[in-house]
Amino acid sequence: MGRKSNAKERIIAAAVRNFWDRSYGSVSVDNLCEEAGVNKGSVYHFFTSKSAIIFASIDAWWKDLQGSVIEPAFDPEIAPVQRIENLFRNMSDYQKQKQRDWGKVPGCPFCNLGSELSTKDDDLREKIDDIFDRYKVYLASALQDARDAGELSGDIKNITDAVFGCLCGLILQAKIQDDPAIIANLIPNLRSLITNSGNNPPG
Amino acid sequence: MGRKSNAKERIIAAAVRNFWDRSYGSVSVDNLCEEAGVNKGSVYHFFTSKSAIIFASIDAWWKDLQGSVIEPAFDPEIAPVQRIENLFRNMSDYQKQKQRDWGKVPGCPFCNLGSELSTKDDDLREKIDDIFDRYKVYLASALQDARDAGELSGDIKNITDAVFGCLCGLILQAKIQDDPAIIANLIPNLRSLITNSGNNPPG
DNA sequence: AATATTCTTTACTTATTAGTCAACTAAATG
DNA sequence: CATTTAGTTGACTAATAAGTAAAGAATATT
Repeated sequence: MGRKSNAKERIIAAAVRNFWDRSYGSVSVDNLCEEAGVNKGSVYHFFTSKSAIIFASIDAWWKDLQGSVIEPAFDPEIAPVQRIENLFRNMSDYQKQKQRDWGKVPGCPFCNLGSELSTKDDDLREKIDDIFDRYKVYLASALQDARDAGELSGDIKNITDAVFGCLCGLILQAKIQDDPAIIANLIPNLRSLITNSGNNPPG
Repeated sequence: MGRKSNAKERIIAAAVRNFWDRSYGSVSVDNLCEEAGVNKGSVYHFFTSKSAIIFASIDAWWKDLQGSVIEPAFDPEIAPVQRIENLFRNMSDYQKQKQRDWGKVPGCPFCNLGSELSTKDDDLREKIDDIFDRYKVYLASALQDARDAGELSGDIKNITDAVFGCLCGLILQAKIQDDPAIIANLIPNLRSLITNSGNNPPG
């Protein structure tokens, strides 16, 4: 009952865009109002605070990333290590697309936000930690499949952290150098990072 | 001639601390004044803007990091790959120390700042890019030594980017999980990332 | 058609922000 | 000792910030 509206979605869309390519601190609620074509009262009708908007953005970012980058990469038909290679390839392409659309490589929204605010807001830190865990489930599963196929012997958790760390770090490098190719450049080295991990090669 | 003062140094010290463990947007000039024990007029006597303060902080961060983490790791007496292992070990210890001092793992100040502001301020992006280049010179040099010793065959630039990406990414993971050990956990896998890069192992 | 519900509008408050300015003080130099 | 130079003080501005509140408009339910 009552009145119908897509204002909430418009506000989230504006938040997703602006908090990503600028930052939390650089974007005001008024900025979001303007971009969403909404009055301030409407924002505070749907959200209790600016902080609540960022939590909604995180969920929206995750859905987008999961649908357009992660799920397509982790096709169980594909060989396990290649799934991870796909993740880096897809992420590189995804950042390239954003660069075309927005003029700059925006980096990883979770990493950006975590870098900016995780020491200030522990709930936010935990939320991002939680997103990272969901992310790593995909990696750990592929790595487990690789292990079952006899392709690696190291500790799954450690390799997961290493690969995920690499991914986040390279996305940041891509942002700072405004060059998405940096992410894809790891791909030739990825297999040896994964499969040789924990083994000291002879020599 | 004129009056003597260490106010500029006190302002920079306050900036180094606050911009690091909070963020650029979360720290006001007034905050810095309070912590430095200085009036606002003094800040604008030494600096043209808040932005100018962050540029001074970047230089101070670099000197600190270079002296306490990087230089000690890259001792030419030590075997090349081990220098890089030392870097990860020292960085892990360094973050642990900050965690003790400040209550939280603060992460990499350059990465934090780059994540927050590099899409908004291109001069800042370039400055951070420049710091990253100085950082990578150490890595590339150790990798070249390893190559000269016949320990690896891949492309130095790519491996440098990969290792540096890993480092930045793991520092961020350490921040989000408030656990500096994550950085050191890569060490057992580091040698194979470096030495096997570009080689597809048989199987 | 009356009513309850949901959403919108607009003007408002209170706090904080970066940055300015002119008077003032301390030290070094001539 | 007077003057110049370097740094300090604290009140000020103008803009922007997050958040509020009350009245009004659109829709579904009875």
